[in-house]
Amino acid sequence: MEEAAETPRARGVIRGVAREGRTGDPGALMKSTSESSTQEVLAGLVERVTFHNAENGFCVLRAKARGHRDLVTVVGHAAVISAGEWITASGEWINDRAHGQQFRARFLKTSAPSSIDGIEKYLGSGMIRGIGPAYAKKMVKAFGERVFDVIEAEPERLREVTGIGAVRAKRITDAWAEQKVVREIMIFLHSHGVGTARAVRIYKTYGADAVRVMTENPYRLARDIRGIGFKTADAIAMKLGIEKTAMIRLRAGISYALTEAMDEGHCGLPTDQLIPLAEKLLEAPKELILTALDLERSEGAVIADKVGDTACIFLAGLYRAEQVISDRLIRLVNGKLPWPWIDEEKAVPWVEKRSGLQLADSQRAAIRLALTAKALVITGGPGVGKTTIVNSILKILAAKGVRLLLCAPTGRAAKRMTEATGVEAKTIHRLLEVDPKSGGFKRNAENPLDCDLLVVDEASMVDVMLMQAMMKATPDNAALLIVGDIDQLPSVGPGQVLADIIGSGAVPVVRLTEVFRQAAASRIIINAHRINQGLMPDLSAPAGDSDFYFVPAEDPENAVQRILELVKTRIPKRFGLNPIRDIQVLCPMNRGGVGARSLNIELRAALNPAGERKVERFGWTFAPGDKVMQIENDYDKEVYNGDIGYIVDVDPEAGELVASFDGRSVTYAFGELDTLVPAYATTIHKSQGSEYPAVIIPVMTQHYPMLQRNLLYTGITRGKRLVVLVGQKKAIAIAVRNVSSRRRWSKLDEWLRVGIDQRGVRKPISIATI
DNA sequence: CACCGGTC
Repeated sequence: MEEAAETPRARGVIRGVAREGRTGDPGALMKSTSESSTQEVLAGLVERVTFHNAENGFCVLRAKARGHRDLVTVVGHAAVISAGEWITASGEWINDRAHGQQFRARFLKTSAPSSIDGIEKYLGSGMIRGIGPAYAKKMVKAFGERVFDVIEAEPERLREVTGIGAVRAKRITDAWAEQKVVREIMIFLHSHGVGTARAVRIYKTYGADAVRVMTENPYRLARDIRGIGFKTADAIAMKLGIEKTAMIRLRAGISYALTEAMDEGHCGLPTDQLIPLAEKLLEAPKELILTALDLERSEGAVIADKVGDTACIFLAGLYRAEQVISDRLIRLVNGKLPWPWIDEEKAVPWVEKRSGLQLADSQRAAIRLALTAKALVITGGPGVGKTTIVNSILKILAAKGVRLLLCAPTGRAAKRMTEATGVEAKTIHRLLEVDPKSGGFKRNAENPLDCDLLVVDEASMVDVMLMQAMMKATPDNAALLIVGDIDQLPSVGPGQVLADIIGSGAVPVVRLTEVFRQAAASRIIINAHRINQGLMPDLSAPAGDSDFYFVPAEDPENAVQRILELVKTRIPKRFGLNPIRDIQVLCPMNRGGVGARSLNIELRAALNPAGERKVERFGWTFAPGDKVMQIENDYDKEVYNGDIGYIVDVDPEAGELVASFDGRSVTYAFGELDTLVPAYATTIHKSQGSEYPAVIIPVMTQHYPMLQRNLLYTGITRGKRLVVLVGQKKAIAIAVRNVSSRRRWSKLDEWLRVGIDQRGVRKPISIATI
């Protein structure tokens, strides 16, 4: 248990907990707590605080609990906690191998200590800056059990203690007052089912007004506090006795309905869809919802406008963001080119010679266009030579002294871009210099980026808010090169920025469809194209060797068996590929019998059964030889979300593990293993942006919610030499038919069209190559 | 049927 004091592991625990709500990760430690029915209340005196995170209140305590002889480890949340404090915790006993016997509390209710010993410990524990154990002793000696009454009611008497002057006395009374308010809020919130971590955030936001604000309009919480949504606020409101038909509730509910739509990628929603949705969510009559909508509109929280002929309601922030993107892009397109005229007749042969590449006509045409375009989109699937074109453009412009900046929405895409071009690329967030305090960016309209050309890769993953931030930070006199593949999975956040920019015709577009990587004989390529066009892929058994196979499997057990055979023996035998390094199983989902999570366990047992040297953390076992994936960016270790590595050694004595990423050794303390997961199988979503020699994709009807055309397309196009679909023909047919990215409601396309009409910009030429 | 994904 002592190890829990280490910051990395304790931090890891919090991350694990935070993730649970979103992903249902089996590694999340709180899982069993939330599912448990054996709730117990534990009361006791805190002996020692082993770990406390002031930010979210997470803490690990050793406590003398009533009814227990030995000290008890308690894990939970408390805003302020110190030795000597009395705690009441509700939760259950957990015995996990990593941390031993613990009491996991949903939350702790703390109160001021009552024993003299407790009071002294409490005062001396650092809760008040400037009061250490020595002053605590003096204060207790002077006032005894009444010390807190003195602090509260007779603060002037504090100065009777030698060494406490006016300044120190004030500090003590202030700190006490603050803690009192926090406690009051905690009690209020606990009684309404809100945990301590959120209570701390609420206090930080509203200060002493917290209780008043919450009583007047609990829905403000949903607006102001990260981590509190409409549902939590609504639950508080219901307990406070607010009517279901109250205007504050209905108004908040309108934004909630739009936020739900935003989670599905929409910037707005047709009024005809929004009203019934709100009626259902709020269980309130239509007339009242219409009134609430009018009020929200008149105060500017939402905006009504048409998309085409459809009347829609937008969240104000997203509506303005799309306007800003359009305004700035059109202004940029109309600006002057930041570099002098370049003789393309000389530049193109020069770059061919320098890189030793013979460029295709379409590629030359794309490069020529880029040398004179203020903004340009290059789009196309994998293997069409986007990288070659971008590289050539960058070489030519760099030679002319053009100042370049490169960025991408993900850490891994940025890293890949760096490697491919030899020019440093950053994530968009880092390029724009995220300011964690404000949540905004230091690079903006007032403090723009310093460059002549900005290149964005993987632009299909950029959402409306990020694009807005980027456009604000891009100077009008710079040029912009946008690279991406619109057929891949859409952005996480709302909008369809790349598709709208391409569709509007506001910017010249190079569409690359010619595949250089493989001959037209590739069934991978043929089938990827067929899927994109909504046609069934050719699943027939090929005559000779091929790069695309379909292995039928009618039920999950059968599918898992087929996959195991393929990975372990059939593919290695036939194609000479390594089962761990060369073959990647890509699943539509994490969950379920044919999901990535379960397949990881099966594949690991089949391919790399763990020996003596291993470590179990966060629900997974890690042993030498295991294939793993890093799941968040770590700029110190230089490993990025989605990177694949192999475990080289596990050292239980040092509490460390070494993994190899691209031949580079990276060390992980056991406490950091929550950033690593097994990667024998992963989701198609996670594989976006990567390629593998061989790919196996289970496609079953039980994957129903994920069976979408662009998902299947993305999965298949990850395979370079071999793709095997395992499962049901029926499921593949569902996926091919399902154009799930059923229209995202957005207005960017329209803003751009209107913008170019007004400015009289000539419709730019686009190059399409077949 | 209800899933999946990014940044800091």
